[in-house]
Amino acid sequence: MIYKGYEFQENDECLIIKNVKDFNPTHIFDCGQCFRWGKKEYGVYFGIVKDKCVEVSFKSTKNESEGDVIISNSGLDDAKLWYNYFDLETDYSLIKNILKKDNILAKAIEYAPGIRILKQDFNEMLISFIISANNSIPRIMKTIENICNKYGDELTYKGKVHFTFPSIEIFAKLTSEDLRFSSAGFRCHYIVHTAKLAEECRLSGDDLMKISYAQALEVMQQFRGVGPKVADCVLLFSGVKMEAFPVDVWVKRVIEALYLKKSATFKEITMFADVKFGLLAGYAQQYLFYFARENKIGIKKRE
DNA sequence: TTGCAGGGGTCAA
DNA sequence: TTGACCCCTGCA
Repeated sequence: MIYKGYEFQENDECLIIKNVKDFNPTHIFDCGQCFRWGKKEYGVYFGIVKDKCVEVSFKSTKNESEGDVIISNSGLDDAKLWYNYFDLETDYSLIKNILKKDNILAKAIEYAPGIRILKQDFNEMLISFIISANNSIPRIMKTIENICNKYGDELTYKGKVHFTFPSIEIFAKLTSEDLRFSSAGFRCHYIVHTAKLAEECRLSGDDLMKISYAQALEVMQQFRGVGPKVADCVLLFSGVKMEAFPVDVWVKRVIEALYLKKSATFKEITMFADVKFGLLAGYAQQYLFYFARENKIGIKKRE
């Protein structure tokens, strides 16, 4: 079957998307944008998206940059879901060619050419990135897993039980005491406060797409536990605003070390990215983030 | 073994 | 502008 220019095949309870360019599971699932994907073996990632447990791998055909995406436990009915989730609409080769004019980005892109920005659920991103504040990735993943295990719906995959990410309505009914077990700590209070407000105003990613990036940032920061960084992450990783440029410590380090050659404030870095990368800032951020973290750019060694 | 920074920030004073 | 916030990990 053909859907929007891509050929989809079903084989052995797997969905295969033929001839996809710019797709590398390691680059995609390990660039800090998602918390419910984990490596199973080399090049194979297990993840939970909506009410589906799947394994995703990539088999190159013509050359390294083009091949088939193989999604287990999925079929042709899900073609639209994955087309959207993996942002197959966007021509990453085109974006990379524009960004590569900058020498530093050219290096970062060469390092992880298979990055794609996933279009994830807006409310899931909102709660997940509140949990991410002043936290480390393994702990963020553990906290989210704890919450899903208690409040999500049960799914079974290969004989093992997994859980969906709870809806915002479920979070809205909880108290911070209910979340205390999850080790989200001081973020419990933010989560329930934000969930109640999000449910009340029924805010969606679609609503935010209709207003400017600056306005969307302002709306987002009305939620408890959502400052500039978390707001940018939610907007970018739910596919609402691709010019969002989340500035975390890694991005701050890489911009300071490679571009500015001096220490800078978060605000200065945000302004720099806006001028330098414009509407492609979100994509640039992902290449730089991955490059910085994998190579430990800008880390000061202890005396 | 213990102790203590510090982490993919945000809030409040 | 700065300290406090949960709590877990890594390092000395």
